[in-house]
Amino acid sequence: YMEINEKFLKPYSPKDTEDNIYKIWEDSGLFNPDVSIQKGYTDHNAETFSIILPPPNVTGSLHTGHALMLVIEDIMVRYKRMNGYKTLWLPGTDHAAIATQSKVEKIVEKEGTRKSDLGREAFLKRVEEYALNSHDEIVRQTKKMGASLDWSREAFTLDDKRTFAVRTAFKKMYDDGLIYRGYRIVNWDPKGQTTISDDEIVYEERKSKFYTFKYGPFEIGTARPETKFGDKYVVMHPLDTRYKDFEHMQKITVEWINGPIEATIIKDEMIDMEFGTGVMTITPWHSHEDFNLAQKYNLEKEQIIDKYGKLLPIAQEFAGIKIDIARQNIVDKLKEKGLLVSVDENYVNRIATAERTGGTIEPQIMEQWFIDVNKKIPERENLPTGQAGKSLKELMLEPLKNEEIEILPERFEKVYFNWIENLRDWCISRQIWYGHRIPVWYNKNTKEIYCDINPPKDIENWEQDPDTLDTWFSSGLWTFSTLGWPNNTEDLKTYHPTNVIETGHDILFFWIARMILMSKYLLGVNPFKTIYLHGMVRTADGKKMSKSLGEKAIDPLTIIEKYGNDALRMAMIVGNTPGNDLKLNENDIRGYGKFANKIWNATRFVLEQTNDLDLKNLPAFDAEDQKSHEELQSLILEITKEMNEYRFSIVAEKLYHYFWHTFADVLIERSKVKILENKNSDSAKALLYTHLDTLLKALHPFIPFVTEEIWSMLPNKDRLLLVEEWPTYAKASAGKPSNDVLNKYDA
RNA sequence: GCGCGGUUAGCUCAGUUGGUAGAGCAACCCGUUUACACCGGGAAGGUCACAGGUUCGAGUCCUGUAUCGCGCACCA
Repeated sequence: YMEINEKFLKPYSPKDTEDNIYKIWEDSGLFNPDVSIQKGYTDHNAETFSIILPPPNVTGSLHTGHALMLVIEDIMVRYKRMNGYKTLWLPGTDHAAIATQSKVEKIVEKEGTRKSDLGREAFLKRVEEYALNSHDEIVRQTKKMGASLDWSREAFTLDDKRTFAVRTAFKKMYDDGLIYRGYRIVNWDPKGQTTISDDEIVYEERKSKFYTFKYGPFEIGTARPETKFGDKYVVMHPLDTRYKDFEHMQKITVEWINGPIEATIIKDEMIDMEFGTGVMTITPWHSHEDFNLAQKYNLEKEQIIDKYGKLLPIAQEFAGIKIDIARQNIVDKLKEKGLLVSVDENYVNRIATAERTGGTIEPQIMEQWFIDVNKKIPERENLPTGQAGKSLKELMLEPLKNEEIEILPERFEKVYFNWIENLRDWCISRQIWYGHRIPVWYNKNTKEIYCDINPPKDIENWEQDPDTLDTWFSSGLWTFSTLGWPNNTEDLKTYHPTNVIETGHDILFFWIARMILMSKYLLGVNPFKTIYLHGMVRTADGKKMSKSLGEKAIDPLTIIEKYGNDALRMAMIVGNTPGNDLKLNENDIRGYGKFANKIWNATRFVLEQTNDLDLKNLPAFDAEDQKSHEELQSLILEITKEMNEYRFSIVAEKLYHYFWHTFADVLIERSKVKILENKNSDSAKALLYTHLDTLLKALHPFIPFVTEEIWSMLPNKDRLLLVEEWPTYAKASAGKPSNDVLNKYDA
């Protein structure tokens, strides 16, 4: 029927194949479900399957974590597409406010300018330029990964449509009183000059000195003497017998850093009697816990450190000095005054640092915007049913408590519940320039506050809040802002709720929880049905892949260049189960490169042997081949079931093993004998052909490039493998099924 | 401190309601028989961390211990 393509004379070359194949897919338009329906591959009334891609940050390029995400999601999507679902996988990128801004700040600094010299407008222009470049690079790389994303629907968290969604969401929450502005203690990053959320803090263990000072009749411990100027409350446990002679709210005079002060004794259970002397002083302005205690007893709060990390006039002779320098000076002074009792040199302190800038977090009391997670949602018109009287926290808990949403692996449910229990109000304002500007204006004269999607009409009398929103605010809307919300679009009706969200378990809190919050609150529905959490990708020696590893990190594009994307995909899927970390090493990838070539060569043999086969009227199998045929059907049944349970690792392994060690090693070898001896050779040829046909389909979600390339060279194929039907018994069968297999299939 | 996970062949890891241990890679022996040496055949390799318990039967369920890792909270 055809000459063997001369490509088969050489080993399979992913490098010469993959880009072409992706282009064929893209040009076909079939990543877009509308096109697939139009061309008759997908039924108009078919069930939908949708995944919104977790948008990569526009901070540079993709890493192995992105690669893993793309592979898992692409497998899901290709599988569902082949099963006839109206399948949408929607791509996008995230402006990643702080991350992107701090990257550009560094670039600008290298050029010798500072962002303050440039000004807001000019600096933002630079950021946008950078973001655009990153975006283009990310899209290019994503295509290299073979991702079957519908690029016609691409979104960006900071584009016009998403801005409209963000402002709409903000206004709704503001009107419902769930967003408020107020003075609260926040995590201040002196380096980035912005607040950050609790989840953006990274704790680092550092050895530091732990000082014990005399404080009147007490001894108090601290690792941070520089905050102690304003400490006029001394706290101990009410049941601590050592201090039973002191009373709650009793006032005493103590000699302190800059002379005598009047201190007040506070008795509270927050004290750990076992720690140090069981006595401490508090600094409400610069500590979350101290702040809470001060609120409880209505204590005075005083700012000691300014937002640049320098001491304020309260420190008198130390005013204006940076805290890390002032520390030793203060200790020296206390020592001179005879108030230093001891220094523990081996104290290990956990320092809160900002994830993006590395700056040491200095808690501060500041006026910021917050989302109230505990306030009951008030009754109003158009409120989704069942929301009134519930808090956002409850909305986040319900879908998991009621098992409307499943998490894979299940154990992360506990982690999720634990996080919500400890959840505080979400500080959403950031003092950075890049991002969604808060849609609130202040009247210059009347101080009136105006919150709306559009600015007030008499804009000259108003000033917009200078702050921007936490980047996760817009990310929280992602499953539906990408589909056109707040407009009630066809896409929104068709594809939301989405089926699966697939992402690394490290952003369960950052993102997953917030998507549930936003979708439940704004739409009254869950954003997805299944949460599939993959693990972290690690190097062969177990280190987390990250930029700091430099050359030790595996760059997915380099790997693809060397071994092909199919090889990388197999290496990432086999042996990788949800939630568990993946150690990626080049050896495995090389091995799976051989697999692609094995399929390639097996195809050559099949094509050579079957070129006289009548494909429209396949010969019947003999008993032996019939049995083999049914074994393959059983395999298909098994893996179909496992695919539906997201057990991709086991499916990939089974297919690999079956192809290599049954089809190639046993069936092809057996066919050689039959064909050579011309004994039931027709049966053998039919078996070869149907096996190859079925296996290519089953392997396609895992290794789409090599299978599609081979598919294009098979006779009688009128459509791309991309939109072929996933093998089923009836479809793949050439011979008559035995009752045994049929029963299995029905079950 | 609270919680979660890992501990299975030399290495990396699978192992789905409990039913006589699996894969890939590495190492060993044999073999170039025309799809493929990016190959084939063969053999070897594990008291499933440890100790108890439930069971006719436990890698799998329960309790405890060790060890590695992760998350959360606290850290004056």
